[in-house]
Parts: sequence; structure tokens; C-alpha cells
Amino acid sequence: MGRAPCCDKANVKRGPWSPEEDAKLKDFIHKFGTAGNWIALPQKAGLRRCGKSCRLRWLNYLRPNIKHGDFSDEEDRVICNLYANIGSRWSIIAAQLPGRTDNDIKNYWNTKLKKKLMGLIISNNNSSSSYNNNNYQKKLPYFPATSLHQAQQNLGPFITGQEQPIIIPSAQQNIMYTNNNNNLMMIANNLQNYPNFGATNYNLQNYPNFGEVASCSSSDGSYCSQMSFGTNKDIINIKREEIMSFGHHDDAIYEEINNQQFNFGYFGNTMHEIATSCCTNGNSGSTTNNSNNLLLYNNDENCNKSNEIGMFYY
DNA sequence: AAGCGGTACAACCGCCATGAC
DNA sequence: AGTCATGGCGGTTGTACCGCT
Repeated sequence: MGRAPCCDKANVKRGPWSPEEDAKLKDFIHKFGTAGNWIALPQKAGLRRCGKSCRLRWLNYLRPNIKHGDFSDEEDRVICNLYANIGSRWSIIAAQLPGRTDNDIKNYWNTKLKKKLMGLIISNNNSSSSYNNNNYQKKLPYFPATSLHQAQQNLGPFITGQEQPIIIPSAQQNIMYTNNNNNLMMIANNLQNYPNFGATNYNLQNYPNFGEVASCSSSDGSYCSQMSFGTNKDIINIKREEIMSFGHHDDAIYEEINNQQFNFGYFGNTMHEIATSCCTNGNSGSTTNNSNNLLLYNNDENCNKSNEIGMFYY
């Protein structure tokens, strides 16, 4: 037996609210408040609506001082910053933006802001030139680095000091990078669509040298096996064979650091694997020093590199 | 003008936490 | 301590609108 419905679904009106209904709800709440009981409110107010529907209508549209649309750059920045830190906790994000509702912010993120940020992904075969547009870059939020101490706390056992390589969970969602022009990119954010990914949380945006320099190089001319952030000391060794074999090891993702394997996340069972490589011009395998593109690929069922998801430019 | 696809956003659904009893 | 009603929340859906063909 399931939960009893909160209202008689057959006898309540659904769909868009009419101005008359809005007026009734506003009038009632102004006179009597909600009395702490939304379920009983519609009957008292003479509305053929579910109590939950009344609550939503009031909180999202009728209560005073609600703002709609026209998100400012500052609001964009706050949303991006918080999303990068806490994910889709819309109510918490909304609490930082007076007049904004969680629903509004959620819709804004899903329909506009995410695309705005992910506009940095270069689709197949496109050149990166359009992403050098200054007008666009100026609007990007910037995530300042904090302390090494905090970074070490966040990274836990995976950072042993600046002299040591660190793991970059390259496919972890919501990781922000900036280059030396303060241009920000969100990398691999689309991987949030793989629900089991991210079993381990990292917060690399607090790594002190993030926000400074990002570069990519090839050690043997055939593929990128190193990415550098900040200084030459901060080398991320990416063993491409491992990255190319996402999902091969019990659906886990490994990187090898100092001859030790670290598992830093899982994909679900049904996804096709993802491969990465760095390159300068969108062609896999043609990597050169100081490239600043990262390609993501879908792999097919046989784990052969298939179509490109997109190229991240940073 | 009609059909179609894409987009934006209001509204709904269902799960979960909380508090009253 | 257990049960249940309610509110809160995030994900998803429905639909109006718009631009393109």
C-alpha cells in the first residue's frame, strides 16, 4: 500500500493558475496567513487546488518581493560558484539571492546558464576561435584559489605536498579551471549525467595554483600524458591507457601516480566509456606542447573510441 | 498559413526529513 | 518508539510561445 495522496486528485484543478485564483490565494494569505497548514488552506480559501500547489504558487510567484528573469552577472557568478561547490542544492543557492526562488534558479540554470558556461565546449570539428571572444570571457565567473592547507584537506591522501604529483580527477563534475588570462572553463560538467560517477569528492578549485596556468603536453608525440597546473611542480600524470579504459576495471576509473593506482570515481554500468586526450586542433593524436584543449569521447560497446562529446578549451 | 522543432518556464510528482501525537 | 501528516526539495513534465521552413 502506498502513501495516501495529499488531496483528492479527481476534484482538484491542475495546470496554470488563473488571475482569479491568484487573487483568492493572495487575499486569503494576507488576511489569515497559512495557519501552518497548506493542506487545509485551499478549502478555507475557496480554491479547488491541492495544498502543495497553493504553497508552490505562493512561494514562487505570489509572495512579495519576488524577482523574475534578468539575472545579473553578479547573480550568475553566485549561482555558478555555489553550484560548483554544492551542486544542485537550489534552495541553498536561492537563499543567497534575495528575491530569487529555487525553482527560478533551477530553471535558469537548466535552460540558460549551463549552456552559457558549456558554450566553451567546442563541438566536433569546430575551431577554438569563437571561444576567444572577449565579450564572452568577461562574463565568466572566477573562482579564486584559497590555501594549500585547505587544498590538502580537500584532497586528503591524494596530495602529499607541492613536490608531489597530484591526481586530477579529470572527469569529476564541476571542476573549474582558469588559465593565465583568468578565463574560466567548466570541465567535464556534463559527466554529472552519469549518476554513479563521483563516488569520491574532490574540490580542486581550492588547489592554490588553480587559476593560474594550465597547459598540456605530449611526452611521446602521440598523445598527451601530462597536464600541468600552476607550476612545473604540479604535474598531473595521466596514464592514457588507463583513461582510455574507463570502465574496464569494474567500471572504475583509475589513474596511476607514482606506480600506485588510485580509483577516483565510478561510472554506472550502462554508460559507454569516456576517453580523453589533449590536442591543439581537435584531432586526436596530434598533440603538441602547450595545447589547451581537452577532448572527451564516447566509446562504443567495444570500448573503441567513438564519437567526440566535445572539446573543452581552457 | 500551417507544421514543426526548440526553448523557456510554470507546475507537478514523488521522495525524504521533521515534528506532533 | 512508532506512526502519520505535512512541508521542503530536486527532478521531471507539460505547454505556451517563437522562429524557421
